[in-house]
Order: sequence, then structure tokens, then C-alpha cells
Amino acid sequence: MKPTIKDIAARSGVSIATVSRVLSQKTGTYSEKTQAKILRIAKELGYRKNTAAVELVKKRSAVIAVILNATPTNFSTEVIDGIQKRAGELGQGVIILYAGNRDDQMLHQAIVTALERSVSGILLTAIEPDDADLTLLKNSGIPFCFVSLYLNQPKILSVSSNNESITSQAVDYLVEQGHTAIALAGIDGYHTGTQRIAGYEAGMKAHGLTTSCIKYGDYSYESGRKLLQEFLPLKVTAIITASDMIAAGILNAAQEVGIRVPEDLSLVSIDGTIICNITTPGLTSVTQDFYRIGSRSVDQVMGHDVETFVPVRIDKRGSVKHLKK
Amino acid sequence: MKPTIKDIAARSGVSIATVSRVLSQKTGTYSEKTQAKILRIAKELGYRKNTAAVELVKKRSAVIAVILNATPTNFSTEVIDGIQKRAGELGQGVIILYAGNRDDQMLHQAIVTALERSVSGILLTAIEPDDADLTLLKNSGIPFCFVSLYLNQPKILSVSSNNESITSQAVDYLVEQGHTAIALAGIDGYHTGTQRIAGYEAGMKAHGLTTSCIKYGDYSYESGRKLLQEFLPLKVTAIITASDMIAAGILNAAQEVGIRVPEDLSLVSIDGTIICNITTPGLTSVTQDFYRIGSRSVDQVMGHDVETFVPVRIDKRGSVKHLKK
DNA sequence: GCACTTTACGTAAACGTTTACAACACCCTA
DNA sequence: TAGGGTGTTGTAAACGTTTACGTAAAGTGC
Repeated sequence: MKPTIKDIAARSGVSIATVSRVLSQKTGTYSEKTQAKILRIAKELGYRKNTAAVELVKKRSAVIAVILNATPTNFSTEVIDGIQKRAGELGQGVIILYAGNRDDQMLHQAIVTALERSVSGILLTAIEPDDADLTLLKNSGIPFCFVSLYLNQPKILSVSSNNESITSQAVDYLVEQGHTAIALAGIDGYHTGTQRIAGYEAGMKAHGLTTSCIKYGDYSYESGRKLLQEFLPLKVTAIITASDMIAAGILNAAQEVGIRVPEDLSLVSIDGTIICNITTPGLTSVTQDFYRIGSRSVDQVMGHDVETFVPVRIDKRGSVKHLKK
Repeated sequence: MKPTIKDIAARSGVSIATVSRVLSQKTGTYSEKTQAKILRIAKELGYRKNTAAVELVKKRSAVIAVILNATPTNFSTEVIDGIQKRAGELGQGVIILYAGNRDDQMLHQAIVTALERSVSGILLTAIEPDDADLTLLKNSGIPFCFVSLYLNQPKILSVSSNNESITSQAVDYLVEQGHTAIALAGIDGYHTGTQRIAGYEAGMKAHGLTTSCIKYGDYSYESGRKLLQEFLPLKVTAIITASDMIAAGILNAAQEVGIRVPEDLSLVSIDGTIICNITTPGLTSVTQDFYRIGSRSVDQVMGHDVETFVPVRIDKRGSVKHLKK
């Protein structure tokens, strides 16, 4: 049998209450002598606390639930890393729950699991729940925060990059480099995509450019490869891509049909993961700080008041050509 | 207050025992009529079971703990995906615990956390515990399994590729293509590295090749870039790399100094993740089935009797040149 | 109509902690 | 010496489930 505080109490001749106080470090409520004795005996017995019992009586578990899409984007590990580190600092464990791919049923199950565990916070990473689940979350009394997704609703916590700013900065940069025929590729039809389109169109308009060219996709490498086909008949000189994988797909498919990057086509990728270093040429990117997005989301959900938007930066690599006017 | 089975019992006029039996589906112990009534009332009240209470009385939680290195290799998401899916099928939740980077302190903490939660199994992914922790695990009474690491010790569960087979197959393939000056790059100094070296040397010897060339590294892209420098003065025609990232690093560094792949240098990468498709040329690889490694490790740790070694295959892309004899 | 089984449900203990409250010893101060 | 404070400990209830055991009612076979 695993030893319990009862065993320690029996062995040390004190009550379980005292053992509990020592073990949970309610300082000031016990003498140094008993502390030493209890710690010694606990060690001797190989005592491990029973988390379930603690959570039952405390009615809240020191765990943050992270709900993820099943398709692990190449940034999710960085986000989780940030979550994990910050959670550790705050004494919280992390439990990861997969929610399938826009699978409302699985997502619902994941949320229910988190609620049943009475976690101290729920982080939804790149996930958009339906209204029923959003209501469920709101009524649960457990704080939740959207990560890498901005819903633009009042009183809903979130931490992400500013999608409008991402695309408008990308446009600014390309215009600076002399481009005017600029497309946006691989965007989704949900919140993130919509916001990026808004930023793209605002950026274009600010420079007096009215022709917009937008192609949808799903952030994957394969999607990028397919998208290149759609650009063949068009005469854009630069493409802003919704992810590094989209950029890599476009890049490779382009090179296969003899289109040179950046000589014939410039690319600015959104994300800036290590993929950007691996391709030839390297991909100039609007780089998101995923680690910080993760760590700030933990602060956010634990009630600390921190930024909603984490800044991005442009990393110049080799995929954009400077056009002479 | 969150409703409990007591509230349901009060509202439906039965005892909490009956409510519990219905809710935990002890079929055959209740009538359809009471079942219907209880389920209806539970729904009305928005009842959620309290996992902590269940775990306390059952003395085991339906959760598998996955302990990971902090440096998320690009295959870990695939492994976790496999774990997650299979665990879901078996009704187990998954909790992820990071263990830092060969940080014995953090690893110990992660193991203790898993034990305190009385998880139903512990999966150690690409992690080598020290003797004290191994003893702790063995004495815990909780099954554990090494994932993507083979310790070659009796009675220790593990699921991985066969590292000796990986490198010997790579050697076979390169010899088939006419290579004889074959190096091994980016290998670590622990179990995995040692096994891969054994396979490499056995493979070389089997073909009558006696000169071996081994360079150590840490699986990262940067490590690959550095390694290329070491190969410059040597005259190898082919390199087997310990990971896709190592291969990508060598590839890019090589191209920068005018070494063409595969014309001047052939590469066979170990892992076969999407990285192999993204580089130019694509990387020929010994591809590991990480998803299956993950899913089988769940079976293993849950007591099902499944394979310890998951087969690998060679995927030909563009990084190996066929040398005429 | 009897003995026996089955079905459906209730009672109460148990799981391992935390914590409000009480109790006691001791010391200090007026 | 009374009164109060402080430091340390014990008692016991509480957290929300599961489940062994008991029991009453209903069904079965003869």
C-alpha cells in the first residue's frame, strides 16, 4: 500500500492535521522539531501526496488545460513551450487535450474533460468553438483564453499577434521594395483570415493600390503547392503567404516550373519558424513570437493583466526582390 | 455551486448510489425508467462529474502521462498525435509533462507529478532517466514505457525504431548506389547514438568497408551547419545524418560553399519528416513511423502485447547520386 | 402457495486530504 | 493574579464519488 499521511502520523506520534500542515508548508503552524521529524519519516516511507484527494477538498486543481487542433502546426510546439514554462513558474501543471480538426464533437469533449477536472484555466489554441461551447465556457466559472486567435469580442480573453498589423506591415514592406502587384495566399475563411484580409486591404489602400488578389488555403505545404497553379496566369510580383508551409509549397512548386524566387516572384511568409531558414532561398517573414504568445496566455488566464497583442517583426531573408521604380 | 450527484438524487427522489450507478453506466443495476429520469435531471442541472472524487475512490486516474524533452524535435508532435489518438480510443486522457533538456531535476519533478496523480501509465519520450529515477519508476507500481528510445534492458517496456537497422539499411542503400566513403553525422553519445553507430559499423563491415567516419551533434539545424565544416577536408561521397534538421543544415551549408547535392555529396537523412520535402533537393530518408511509435507505446503501457520495434522504410527523394563503379 | 432467483434500490463506509475550531501550555504585562 | 496573546497541536467535518452489503419487491418454476 502507498503510505498516506495517516501512516506518517502514526509513526511520528502526531495527528494527521499536523502532518498535513507540515507537508503543505503552512509555515508558522508547527515547530521546527516536528517539521524535521515528519519530513524525515515521510522520506523514509517514500510518501507521495495523493493529488486527487487534494483536488477534491480544494475544489480546484493546479492545472491548466490546453486545447489544441489535432493538426499540429509547426508553431504549436513553440506556443506550448511558452505555456509550459510560464505555467511551471506559477506552480501549475499543464494538460493537453486534442480537439480534432474543426470537429465540434471532439472539441466539446475536450472542454467537458477540462471542466470535469476543475482546471484553473483553459487555453484554446487556434480553436474557434461554436456558440454552445462558448456559452458552456462562459458559464463554467473557469477562466479561459484564446491563444493565437483574436475573436474581437468584449470580455473574452485572448493573446495573439495582431493579424491586421501583420498583413499591413507585409504590404508596407513590399511596397517599400517597389512592389505593387501584391497577392495574399493561403488565408482561411474564419476570424484569422478575415482579419488578415482587412489588414492587407487597408495596407494596399493606404498606398493607393486598389487591385486586391486573395487566394484561400489551409496553411499546409500541399495547399501552398496547389496555390501556385492559381497564380500562374496572374501577374503578381509578390505574394504574402498565410504560413511558412504555404510559402514553402509555393516556392518549391514555382521552382519546378522555372519561376525563380525572388527574381521572378517575391514571397513574404507569415510565422517565421525555422522553416524559413531551411528553404533556398530563405523566406523573408513577418515573424510571430509564439513563445511569448504562449507564456502571456498563461498570465492572462491566471488573471494577470498583460498584453492582448504580442508584437511581430519583419525578418529579411532572401525571398524578396527590390524592384526599381 | 456546481451540482453534485446529491442534488440529482434529491431532485429525482432516489439515493446517490442509484444516481452514481446510472451515471457510471453500471448496466443491469437500474431500470430504464430511473435511468431516463436521472439523465434528464442531470442534463437540466448541467451536472459534471468531479474527476478528483472519482480518482480518489478508484485510486487510479484514467490518464497517461507523457514526459517530453523540452526541445521539441520536429517529430514529437507526430508521436504525441499517435499517443493521443490511441489513448482516446482506450478511454484514457493524456497529460504532457516537460522535463527540460537532460535536466535531471526537472525530469525527477515530472516523474513525481505523474506518480502523485496515480496515472495509469507513464510514457518517456526520448528521455533517459538516471538510476535513481529508474528505480523510482520500477517501484511505483505504475507501468512505464520508453518511446523512441531503446534501452536494451530486460523487462523494460519500449517502442522505437530499431536504430541498428536504420543505419545498416542506410549503408546498404548507399553501397547499392555505388558509395563506399560513407560517413555518419550528428549522432549523440547516448543509447540512440551508440546503437546507430553499431548498425553503421556492422553495415560497413558487411560490405567489406573498414574506414568509418563518425561526427557527433545534437540533431539541430545549427549543428548540421557546423558539421559540414568538419567534412570539408574529408573525402566522403555520402553522409547519413542523425536527423532531418542535421541534413538540412549540412545541405544548406554545403550549397553555400559550392558543394552540390547530390552531384558532389549524397545525403541520407534519418526521420523522414516533412522537412525532407521542403529542401531543394528533397532529402532521401530512412523514414520512421512516429505516429505508430506513439500509438503502440500506449498499447504497450496499457499492458497489450505489441511490437517493440516499429519498421522503417527508405524514401527516395533527390539527395543521393548513383555512382558508376 | 412455497422456495428460490432476479431486479432495483438504499445504507453507509471508504478513498486521502485540508481546515475551522477548540484546546492547551506558555509567556508577558499590568 | 487576572487577562490576554502566541505558538503548537488535536478533533472532526468536509470534499464527491464508488461499491460491498443488505433488503424489499417482483418474477419463476413446480
